[in-house]
Amino acid sequence: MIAGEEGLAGLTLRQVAARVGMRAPSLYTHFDSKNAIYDAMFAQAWSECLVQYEELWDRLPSDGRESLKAVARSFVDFSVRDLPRHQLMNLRTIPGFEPSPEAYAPAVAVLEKTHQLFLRHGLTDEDLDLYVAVISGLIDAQHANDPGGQRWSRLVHRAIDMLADNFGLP
Amino acid sequence: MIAGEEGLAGLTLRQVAARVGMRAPSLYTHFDSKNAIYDAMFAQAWSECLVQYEELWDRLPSDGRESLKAVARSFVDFSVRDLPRHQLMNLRTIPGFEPSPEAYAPAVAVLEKTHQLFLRHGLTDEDLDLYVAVISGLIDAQHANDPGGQRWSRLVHRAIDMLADNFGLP
DNA sequence: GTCTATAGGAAGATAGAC
DNA sequence: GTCTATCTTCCTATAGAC
Repeated sequence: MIAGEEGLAGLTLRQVAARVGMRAPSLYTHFDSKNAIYDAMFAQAWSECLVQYEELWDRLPSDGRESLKAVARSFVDFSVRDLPRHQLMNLRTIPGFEPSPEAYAPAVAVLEKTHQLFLRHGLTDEDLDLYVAVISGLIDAQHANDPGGQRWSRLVHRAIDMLADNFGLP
Repeated sequence: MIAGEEGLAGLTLRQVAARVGMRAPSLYTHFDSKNAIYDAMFAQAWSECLVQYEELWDRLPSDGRESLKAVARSFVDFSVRDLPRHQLMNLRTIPGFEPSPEAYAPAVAVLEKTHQLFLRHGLTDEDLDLYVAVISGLIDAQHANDPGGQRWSRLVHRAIDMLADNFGLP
């Protein structure tokens, strides 16, 4: 179930239904409310992200700098590929929607895996905070200022080198 | 005219009117449409930002690293102070709204001043892109993950040092 | 210029036939 | 399970009195 292409806030149940070849009321046999649909989309998006992460996890290089590059590259590509999905996953752009604990679980898992990676290479929680901000900043700038292009997404390698230097990684 | 506190997308004309002590229809004597109100708010927000920038501009230190810190600190504080304003200024969170050229002018002016600052210290356009991404990443992370706190906004100094190192600034 | 009243439309959600 | 038809609510915007 993939969302529209011009922002998530304006998505209606009728559009969602049309996208899957149904009428709006039929959605209520599968979900209790519109927010339940958002919840399922949120969970699915982060689950896909987690799956991609776990596939990458096993073939991660031992070098800290290089593994950060691989992880960041993968996450940025995933996030840039689909704007509404990114808005749903990361921004608080829908007025009444708060993801349920179950839907939140895979998002926590992704962050926890990144945390593990940071611990493995002797990095701190504050390092992780800075990493999170830089990566999401690149993604947001890409979406906001050069949609469809790669003016910011191509800076991932440079950004990771910059972070790794700052972290004191070899 | 300041917006609400729980996100901009759900803001209604009745709320806007109530905030200024009026009824919804009375707004139409001042604005042609809801988007015209957004447009005025967009223009005002960026104008305020520009004013703050220009006040800072005259007492900017000659040192590149320190002037970047001052500018970034000022912009981050401004953006963190008001979430709906930040959403209006930077994110594309309102479905049908696109700012008019006149409203966009002060936003361009702010970016242009930053561009001048970068040129003054021998920095490139790509350096500016990276700077923009990092700073807005800090702001967004602050709003999204620690609203009301300063877990990310306090990393501005470290982030600028990291950027300045990467730029080759002394 | 601001108000009350309301038009006109679209949204989320429900009822009940098939 | 999906449909058509409809309810209820809330939105932007307009009309017209004061």
